[in-house]
Amino acid sequence: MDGNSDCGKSLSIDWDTDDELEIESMPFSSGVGPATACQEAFAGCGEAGSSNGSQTSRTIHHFVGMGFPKDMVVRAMKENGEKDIEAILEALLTYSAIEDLPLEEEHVSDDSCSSKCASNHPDLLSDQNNFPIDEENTHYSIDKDGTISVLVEMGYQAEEASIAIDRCGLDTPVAELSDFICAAQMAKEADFHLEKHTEAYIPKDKRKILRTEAWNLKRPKGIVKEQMVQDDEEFRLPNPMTGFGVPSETWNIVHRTLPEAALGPPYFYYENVAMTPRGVWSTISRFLYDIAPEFVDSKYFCAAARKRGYIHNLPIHNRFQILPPPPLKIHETFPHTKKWWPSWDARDQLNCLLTCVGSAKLTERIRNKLEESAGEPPVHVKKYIMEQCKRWNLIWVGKNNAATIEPEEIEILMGFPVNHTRGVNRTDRFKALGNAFQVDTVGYHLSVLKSLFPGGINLLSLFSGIGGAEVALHRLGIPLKNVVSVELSEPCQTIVRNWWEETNQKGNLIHVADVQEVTAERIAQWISRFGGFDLVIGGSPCNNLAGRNHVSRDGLEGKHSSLFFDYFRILDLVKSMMSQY
DNA sequence: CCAATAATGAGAGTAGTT
DNA sequence: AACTACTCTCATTATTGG
Repeated sequence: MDGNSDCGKSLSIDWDTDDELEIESMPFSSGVGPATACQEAFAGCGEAGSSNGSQTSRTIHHFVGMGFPKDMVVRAMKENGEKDIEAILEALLTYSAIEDLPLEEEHVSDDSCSSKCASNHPDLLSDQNNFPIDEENTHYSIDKDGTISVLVEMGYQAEEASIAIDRCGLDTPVAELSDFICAAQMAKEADFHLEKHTEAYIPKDKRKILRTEAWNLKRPKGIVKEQMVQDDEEFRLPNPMTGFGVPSETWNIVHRTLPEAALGPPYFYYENVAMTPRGVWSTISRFLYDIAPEFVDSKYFCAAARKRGYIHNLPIHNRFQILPPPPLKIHETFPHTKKWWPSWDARDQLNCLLTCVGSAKLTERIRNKLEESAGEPPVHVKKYIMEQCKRWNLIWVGKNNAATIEPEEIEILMGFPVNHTRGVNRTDRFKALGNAFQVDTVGYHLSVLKSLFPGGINLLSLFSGIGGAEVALHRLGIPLKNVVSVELSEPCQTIVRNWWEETNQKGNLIHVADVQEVTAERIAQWISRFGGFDLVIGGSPCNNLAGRNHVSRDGLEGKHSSLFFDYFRILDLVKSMMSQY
């Protein structure tokens, strides 16, 4: 596909104009820069001194994690002493400024890679066959033990190395493994900084007591809560959760100042659940160029709640809704339920649509309880039924019939075409829809792109799922020129492909299964082919963040949710490559 | 201030079905 | 045997109500 014809236009957008001015009326604490945050995290870790490995190696991989090449870090430490973190950082910043060159040797002949980020990817230049191009820390290996020992030499713990290899794959370049470990480390230490780390090893029932004790110990009485929250760099969820404005309440639309590093191209849009374990959003924000999250509840866009945080560098004025806007009440959305809705069920909106729904047995139990009591049921029965209805989002579709919501109905609520997910089994439909964007909400935020890209956009869609981003852009009337959609689930891929056909898309759709396959080299190829990406969008897995998960709510380090670091890695690569244009 | 309440893109194991 | 549906599990947050 061509699609390059008006790339010049896409890239000539003036990123420094207008709305990066004035007021910040959101109740966020202002984030600190990544460097400062890392230092603090480091200090916190050092004080506690609980992990193995020498101070030196930890210092090294800390700075490597911040994006400085290892040899430069070593040099800075030699010249400034190993303990003066401030001086080392200062020196590193100076070197980088002086050299103003790609920082790692293998990048010398190539200027398309970041010179300041954690993602220095040697595979940009190496050929596809994993040739050992070597130079210090760029080894390729096919045996795990060998790779581990290389990483250990670099100052990592064997256990970390092993996890990284399992996670990234055996043939992953060492530098990439190093990136992975650093990213995980930074997250871990950020958590540690927030005094969560120790809790992982304490039985759950004792946590509450210990936390209270630690809290009291650390903070003298009389310090107001806001102050403590500020100290811990927490983001507080706004109430009402309307972000920079929703259609019904547009008066709080404001201008905002974005940190310079956050400016595009490309524009980017990141999404995840609002209610995460403590400290997760501040970590995400720190990685995503210190942009404060915009927390929005989709109950202002449709008849179901959906509390999500969005981090993006889009303009925020002149937003508009996808038309027609869906109704906000259950009875308007599903008129057939009105007839059967008991007077004592006061709900007019649904709770968050999840990945699984209640069983038919539950509906049966509720029916039985209601039939036992002729007329209005007793208070305790009503209470039980209401609990179940709210928990499982049941709707009244017949006499005494509180049924689970159908996939088609979820599609309507989520802003997808009816039967968008048809063709895969019911369970998978619920799962995919439960994980999807609410199209009207995301569309509202993305609407500002329409006037910026009249000729359409090139889209990099990570963790695409059932294509919420694509559907939102299409419904906004923004043509999709080239779309790279990264999604592991086959049913989801099929759904997006089918939608692409059914809506007669003129553009070019490329599917990639695994974010791990999105290497610097492939990104470089796409960018040169398409003339760059205009939008990098994605919501990384929330499994380990979601409140409903009592089993493995491990935070950003979790098995699935750690894929956030791939979002960052890929975004940062695109950013640095695009800045070369 | 504290206790009760409500909400929450889940996961693992098991029973039932094709 | 593979797939699908159901049950049981129980924690961390934010909010509400006194």
